[in-house]
Amino acid sequence: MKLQQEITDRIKSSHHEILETDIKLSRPADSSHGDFTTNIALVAAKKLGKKPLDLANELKTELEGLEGVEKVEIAEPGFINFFVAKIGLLDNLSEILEKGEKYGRGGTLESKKIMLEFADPNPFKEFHIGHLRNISLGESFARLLEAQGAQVMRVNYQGDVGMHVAKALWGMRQTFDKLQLTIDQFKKKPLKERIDFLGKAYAAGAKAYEEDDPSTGSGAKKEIQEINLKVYKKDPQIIETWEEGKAWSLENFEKIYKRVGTLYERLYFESEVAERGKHLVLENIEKGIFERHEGAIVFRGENEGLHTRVFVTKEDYATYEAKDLALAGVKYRDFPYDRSIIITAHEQGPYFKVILLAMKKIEPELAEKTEHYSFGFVSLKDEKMSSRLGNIISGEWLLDEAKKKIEANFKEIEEKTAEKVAVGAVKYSMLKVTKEAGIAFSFDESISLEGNSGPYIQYTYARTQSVLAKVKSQSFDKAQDKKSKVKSTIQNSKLEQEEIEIIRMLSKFPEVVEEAGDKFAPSTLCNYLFELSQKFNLFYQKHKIIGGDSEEFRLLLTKAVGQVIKNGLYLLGIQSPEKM
RNA sequence: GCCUUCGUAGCUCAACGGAUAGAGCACUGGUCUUCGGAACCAGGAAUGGGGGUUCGAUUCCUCUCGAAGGCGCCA
Repeated sequence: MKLQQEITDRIKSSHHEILETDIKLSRPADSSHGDFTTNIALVAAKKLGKKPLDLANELKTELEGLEGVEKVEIAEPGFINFFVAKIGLLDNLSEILEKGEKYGRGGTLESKKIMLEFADPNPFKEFHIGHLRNISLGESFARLLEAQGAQVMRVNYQGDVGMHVAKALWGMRQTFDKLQLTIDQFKKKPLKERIDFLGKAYAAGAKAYEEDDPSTGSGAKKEIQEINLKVYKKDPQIIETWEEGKAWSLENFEKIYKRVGTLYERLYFESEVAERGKHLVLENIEKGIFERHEGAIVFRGENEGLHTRVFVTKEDYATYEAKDLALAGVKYRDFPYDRSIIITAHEQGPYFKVILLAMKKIEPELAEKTEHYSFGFVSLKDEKMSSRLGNIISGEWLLDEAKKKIEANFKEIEEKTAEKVAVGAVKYSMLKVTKEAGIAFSFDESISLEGNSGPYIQYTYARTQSVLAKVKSQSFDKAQDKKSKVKSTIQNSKLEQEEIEIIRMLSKFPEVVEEAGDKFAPSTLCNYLFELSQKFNLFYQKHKIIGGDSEEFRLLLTKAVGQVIKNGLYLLGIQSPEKM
C-alpha cells in the first residue's frame, strides 16, 4: 500500500501536467507483468502530445531507484510495470503471520453505524433458495463491512400481514373444516409437518384467489380480502390462527438462521409499522406528495420518470409501500445509522426507486442514508419455481440434500463436519457468482464438492492444518515465538516460482477484502480464495513441505495460506473445519 | 405498449476500458515409492448480429434479434 502511494506521488511530482489525470495503479492479472502496473502513459500521452512509449520511458527514468522495487519495465503499447523486490514480498509474509486473524481487516468504515436488512422471508410462506441467497449475501456483506471497522446491525423485515397471509389463513381454515380439526390439535404436530401444512395452505389460498371469478365463482376472492382486513384489525375470529401460524414460521426461520450462522439483532414486522405508515401517508396528502385517486391514495412516481404506486388502498389499509416508508423511521430510532442498506431480489428494484423518491420528499435525511442493493433471481434450471405450484425448493431441503450427498461420498466423515461442509457448499454456490447474475439452479451442478466450490477451499484449509499438525511441538512451533527468527528464516530462503506466486497472492488479500466490501461483491472474494487454493495445491503437488532445507520457510508459508483462507471464508460466512 | 437488466466454450459462471478473453463441470489423455486424490498436469472449444467512440471495446453509445424482471389497490 505504502509503495503504491510512493509510486503515484513520484509520477505526480515529475509530471505536473498529468496531475489532473487519475493515476491508477493496478494488479496485473499475469505476474509476468509485475506486481503493479499503470497505464498512465497511455492515458496521458495525447494530452501531452507525446507518444505513449516515449512518455513511459520518460516516467521510467523518474521512477528508477524506488526503495522496494526491483525493476521497472515498459511494455507495449506503453504500460509501466513494477516488480516488487523479494524482500518486499517476504515482508508481506511476516506481516500476515504477525497479524493472524486480523490480517485483511482495515479501518475505512471505522465507527460507522450500518443498518443491514436482509433475507426478509414472509411468515406463512416458505424460506426458499432465493432467501438462502439473500441471507448468504447479507451475512457476508455484514462481515465485510465489519472487517472495515463498521458497526453493523443485522435486521430482518417480515410480512406478517397482507394478502399472502390472508391466502394462507384461508387455506388453513379450509383444511381445519375438512378434517374437523382445531388449531389446538394441530399445535402438537412436529414442526416440519406444521410448516408443510402452511406451505400447502398458502398454495391452496393463492390458487383459489387466482381462479376465482367474482361474478360466477366460489367467492374465495372476497373471503380472502375479508380475512386480510380482519388481520389488520386484529379480529378475534382470526387472530389465534394468525398468531399460531406466525409463531410456527418464525420457529422454523430461527432454525435456519442458526444453521447458516446469522444472528439477527431485531426482527421487524409489517404489522408493527402498518398504522404508522398509513398516518405518514395521510399527513402528506395536503403537501401534495400523495393524492387520492379512485378511492386509493397514490404516489405519482411517473411525474419523475418512475411509475405510480398505491400506498393506501381504498379499503383503507397500508400497502407494502406505506409500511416500508414507516419502517425507515423506526429503524433510525432503534439505531441511529449512518447508512441503511436493504438487500432484496432484483424484482423489487423499480419498487424501491419509487419508495426512495417518496421518502426523499418526506424524510430526506433518511432517504439519503438509505441504499437498496439487489441480486438476480434464483430459478430452477429445468422448470419454473412458484409457490403456487408448490414446486419451490426450500432452503432447508437444499441444506439437507447437500449434507446427504457429502455423507454418501465420504463415509467416515463426522456429522458436525458434514454440516459445516454442506453449509459451505450451499453458501459458496450462492456467493461465487456476481450478485447481478441470475442463478439457474440445478442441484447436481450447483452444489459441487470439487473444483470451484466451497468444499475445495475448505479442503485446502484442512490440508494446511494437517501438514502443520504433523510438525507440532517440534522446532517450528518454537520458532514462531521469535519474530526475528521468522524473519531470518524467511529472508534466507530461496524462492521457487510457485512460492512467489503464493506470496503475491497473499499480499493482495486486504485489497480484495476492501473491494468486496465497497462493491458488495463477495464473488470477488470467492474467486480470490479459489485461486489462492489452486496455487497452494499446485505448490503442494510439486514441492515437499516437510523435510529438506526449506522446511521452516515452507511451513510458515503453509501457515500463512491457512490463515488467509480461514479469514476469507469467515468473511463469506463459511466455517473452516480443521479436518474433513 | 412503456421502463430496467441481461445475452461469453456443450453446460454453469469470471474478466477497474487494457496486455494472449479466464475458471469449474462434462469429455479425452496423463500424474501417485511424497506431507490428505474433495488433489495435480495436459488437450479441444466462446464474446447473439450490424454500425460507432477510443491508442485499445466482452465492457461505453446506437440499431437489431433473443431472454428475464417491473409497470395504481400483492409483497
